[in-house]
Amino acid sequence: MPDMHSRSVQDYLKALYKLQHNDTPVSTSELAARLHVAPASATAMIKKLADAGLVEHVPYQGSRLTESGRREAVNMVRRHRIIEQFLQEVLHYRWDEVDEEAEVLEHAVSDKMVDRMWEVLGRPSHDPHGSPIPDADGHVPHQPGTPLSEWPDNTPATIVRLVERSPEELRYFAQQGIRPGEAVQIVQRAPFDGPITIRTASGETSLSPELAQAIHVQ
Amino acid sequence: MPDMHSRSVQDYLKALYKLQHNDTPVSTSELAARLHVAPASATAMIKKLADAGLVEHVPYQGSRLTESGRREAVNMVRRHRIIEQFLQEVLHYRWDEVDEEAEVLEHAVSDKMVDRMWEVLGRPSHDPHGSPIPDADGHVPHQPGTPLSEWPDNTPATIVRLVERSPEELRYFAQQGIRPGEAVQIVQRAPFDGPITIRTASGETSLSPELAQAIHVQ
DNA sequence: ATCATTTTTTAGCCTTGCCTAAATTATAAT
DNA sequence: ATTATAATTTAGGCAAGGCTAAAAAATGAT
Repeated sequence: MPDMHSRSVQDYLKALYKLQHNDTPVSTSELAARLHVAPASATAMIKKLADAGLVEHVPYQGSRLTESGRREAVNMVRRHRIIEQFLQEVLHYRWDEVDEEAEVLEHAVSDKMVDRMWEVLGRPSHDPHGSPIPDADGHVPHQPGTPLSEWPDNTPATIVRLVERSPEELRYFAQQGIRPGEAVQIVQRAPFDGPITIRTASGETSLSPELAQAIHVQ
Repeated sequence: MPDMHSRSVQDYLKALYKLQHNDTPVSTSELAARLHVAPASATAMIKKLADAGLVEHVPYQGSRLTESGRREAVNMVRRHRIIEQFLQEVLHYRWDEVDEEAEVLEHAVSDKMVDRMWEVLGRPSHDPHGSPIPDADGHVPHQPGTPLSEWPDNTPATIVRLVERSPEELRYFAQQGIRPGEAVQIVQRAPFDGPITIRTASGETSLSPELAQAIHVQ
């Protein structure tokens, strides 16, 4: 089954996958916004995807990936993560440089090349930020972990993952000693969804609840 | 000057560059054949390239690259050679696997990534077959060397380059001990453009004159 | 419950790059 | 020198994947 879909199709599938973490169908405008296209363009593409059996679409209600669509989307995530890591480790890219390049390469590189990169990297199951790398069969390694924002106060925890964020935010995390494997603890939580103060090995910091959500602990 | 041309444009420029080694303008049908497109398609693209100042086109006569077209074509050659070598050295591709992948990647990879690959490879000026790798400014290192077919008989020579050939032919060369750096000598030349018999470190072989042309010596 | 607003879809158009078929120009043969 | 052939260009289409503007459906407010 050589799934040779166009770059656009792959981008739509990936976007649907990422917008779908809850479980409710994805709205057309959400999708269009994510991909920086006009809503009408998204509608047209969704119809194509539905015809190809990659999504289920109920007009005026939204779309969700089918199993085959999900598999292809997961494969794009795999490619993306492996390419990013390869760019960092082998070609010495900085964090804030990898995404742009990976965004293009993920559509161009063969499955074989992705596998070779993965070998060279030592067959990792997670990327340096703790995000799981799906395997070649479309299985996503289970990731325990809870958002730090939902963790009880004053209870020691270990960071297991930093969910995808902008390079600036990731860099900020790194500066604050917030990295997978490090210990953290919530020392104070301001009322009305105010900033959360945490202690790490390297000191105390305050974070918005939104940012704290990106830190998964266990 | 971010020259961001489409994949097709880049392919046309590269093809024109390769077909133009002599100096005479390239015919539309030659170009079309090389790119596996209909002649009419090539005509249309040539007009676009001429409008963009990348080629000079005299209707019914042929096309030649302008300086700016040549620069971009040379850059594609640089990319291709570096990518091929990277695939071999870093990702352990075999000869016959690199071309297909490089053909796609050369259009997808950023200049930055090409430079990083080149660094990792140790900034080579020639690829493993002896072909020059143009520098980032579009200069092609001069390659002395003469086709073996034009070398005098019974005169020792050193192989400096194997010009681009199919993977099968390159593999055959390797089996016969025909590699850059190796010594060769013509021991016999059959009449009427017949096979040329050569001696290498690993014995004697006969080659068609056409193949012997691909071996450049000095 | 109706009217206004927002979201989604439909309709029609554009660009890129390919195609085939027909017209045109160049080249070769008598 | 004319005619036949081959190469090239023009003309008209098609598929992808965008766009805008207008119509239709859903949602929210009074």
